[in-house]
Amino acid sequence: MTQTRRRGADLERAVYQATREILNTEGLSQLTFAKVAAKAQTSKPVIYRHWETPFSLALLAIQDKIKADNHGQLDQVVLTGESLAADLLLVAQRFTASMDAFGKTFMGSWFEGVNHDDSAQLKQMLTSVRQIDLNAIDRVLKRAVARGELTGTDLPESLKLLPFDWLRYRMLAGEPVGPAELQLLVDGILVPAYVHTRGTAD
Amino acid sequence: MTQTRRRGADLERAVYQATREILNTEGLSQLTFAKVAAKAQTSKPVIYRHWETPFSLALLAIQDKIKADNHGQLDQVVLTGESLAADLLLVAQRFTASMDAFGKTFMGSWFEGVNHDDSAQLKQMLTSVRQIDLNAIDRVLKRAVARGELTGTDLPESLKLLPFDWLRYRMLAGEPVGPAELQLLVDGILVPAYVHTRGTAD
DNA sequence: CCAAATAAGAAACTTTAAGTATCTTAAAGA
DNA sequence: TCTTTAAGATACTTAAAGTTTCTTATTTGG
Repeated sequence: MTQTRRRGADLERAVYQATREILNTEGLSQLTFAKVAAKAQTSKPVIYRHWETPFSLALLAIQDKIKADNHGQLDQVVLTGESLAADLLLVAQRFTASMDAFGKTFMGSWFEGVNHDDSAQLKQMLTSVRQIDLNAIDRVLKRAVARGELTGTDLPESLKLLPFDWLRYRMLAGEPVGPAELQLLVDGILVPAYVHTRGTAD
Repeated sequence: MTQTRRRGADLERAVYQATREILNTEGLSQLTFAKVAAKAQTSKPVIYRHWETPFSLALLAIQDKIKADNHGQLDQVVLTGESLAADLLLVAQRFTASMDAFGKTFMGSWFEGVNHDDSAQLKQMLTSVRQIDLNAIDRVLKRAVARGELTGTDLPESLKLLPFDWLRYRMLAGEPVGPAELQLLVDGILVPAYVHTRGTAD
């Protein structure tokens, strides 16, 4: 039916576009060459000739997106804040608003391809893990209050969970978590943050 | 050959054990009922009769592990520190050392099932994303130094990347990231941490 | 202690999807 | 216009998921 054939860069763009749509809706686990071919209105052999695996196609599709979106890059945000805090907020807002292409697809597609029952079970599990983490931190905070280092234990939950979230992320990303990182976490991040919110006048 | 047949709880334990071994070595994407059956020395129909999907089997296998390891739970660590910092370090160390069952399997198995070529490409991509993040923060820090809020921009990389890591993790885990979280991040965590390391005497 | 019910384990089968080969023909370049 | 290159269609091969059937070990209850 199609008497016009796309090729080269034209075709490539369509394939990357189709790939990203599948990644965003169904996730990495559901990305197959057959689906990409169908969505891009081409055929399987074309995809197989050009790309090695669905995974590498996914990487290239995301890189393509990053290149295309160059204008909105995080490190080119116009900084207009009157203070460190204001500037940081701008960057953080921009980051969450546009969520860089990598994060969105790779992070967000983890739990895709999981049915409803499983999803509920997973949620419950995450909750119980979080409870354990909170208990652990609360015990530490109570001791600190008893010692007179803090004035209370009622910090935001997000702040209490920060160390665990951060450590999990680093392990996930394959970044080193050694004594130096733990030291930084405790002395450079947690203690200052806790003292800032609930510190004693001294 | 096997004239003895396991059943009930006995069999269940063997299946969960096998499931966890596969999760730890090959990752979630490689977890199939056939492999579990083989490793647990049973047969496919047995697995299909008891569990719905590989994913739900994985969840149950991990919960089973958590129950079994109850003694070593994070919120039962013996706290012996003489200060807030010392106690926090104990908890953080324990967390990284034993990495709770959930984190280990689900976080660590993300990038399993990825071949060598892809893995290299992925690493490179992560690096370039990190570079963008670092640039964005450095610009903010320079402005803060110019204003006199900080004495220098040479903070540990981990600290500079903290906001991005944390936000990515929360999005991944499906936890809310709204204005309140951003405010907490900036005012309650980042500014105190930066000022602690590179603040002016004021 | 024996008989009936239950569930494990083996093997073979069906179905589905991934991956490959072949061929025709549109598009690009000389 | 002729030659080369690569897209797109179709059909095929292979492999793994999921299912069925049957046999027999284990448990339970009379």
